[in-house]
Amino acid sequence: MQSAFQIIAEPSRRAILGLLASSERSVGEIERQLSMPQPSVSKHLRVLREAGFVESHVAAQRRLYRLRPEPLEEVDAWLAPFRRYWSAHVDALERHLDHLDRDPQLEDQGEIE
Amino acid sequence: MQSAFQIIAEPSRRAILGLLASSERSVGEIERQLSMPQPSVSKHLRVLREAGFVESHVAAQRRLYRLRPEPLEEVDAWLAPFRRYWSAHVDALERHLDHLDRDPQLEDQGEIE
DNA sequence: GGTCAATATACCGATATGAGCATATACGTG
DNA sequence: CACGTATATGCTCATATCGGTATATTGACC
Repeated sequence: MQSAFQIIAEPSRRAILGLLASSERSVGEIERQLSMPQPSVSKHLRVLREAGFVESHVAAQRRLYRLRPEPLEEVDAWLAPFRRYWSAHVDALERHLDHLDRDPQLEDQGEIE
Repeated sequence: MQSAFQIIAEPSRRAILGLLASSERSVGEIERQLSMPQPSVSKHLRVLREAGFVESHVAAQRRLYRLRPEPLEEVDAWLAPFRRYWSAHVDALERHLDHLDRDPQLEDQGEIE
């Protein structure tokens, strides 16, 4: 399966997810609101569904798509180690961590092989 | 220029960023710690540099790369509208917002063009 | 069952991108 | 200046992916 990061690399798919963030929508609604050809919408939705970003249920002739948070949560989790760079301006702390976190073993001990 | 999302779609680049999250590193250090061929490292670093994810400064024969937070911050910002899906389990609130946020104008008033 | 609306899929061509390898450049040192 | 280390770049091939178009499927309704 595709990585969540690869899925959201596509601008159209991010746009679709943006729409679904506020509420579930049918394919036709997405098509109109994004001015995107219907086959494109369906294809992107398929990718999103197979990657777990959305799920659908039938409502008469329509198919309503709704967001599933897990993959995006994964992306959010990946960002965690980077947040200290912008979450607060604790510059002194940053420099401190910069020293601690560096693994001294790996500090240029030449190619052993 | 590439979108930040496209840049981090690449697993190797995410790995490099992961290393740089804790401290700046030389090309050779990245090469060894990720067991990745040196040209690959250099090429990925070039992409990361041109997209603003990293910056480098020379130190003798080495070139030290360090993280620049802006592009990742942008990704973090994009995630904001989705956080209500997992940040707290306020299910009732979610359903409430689900109603409010939906734009009633766009509620299937046919193709006007 | 015929027809229309809504959605999905198949096919094709163009393009981008990553891996692998060879080679070039830069710099420090004797 | 020769040499070795560190890093960057050029080239080629294989593959993935996106857009566009046509067509198939599904379900509702008369």
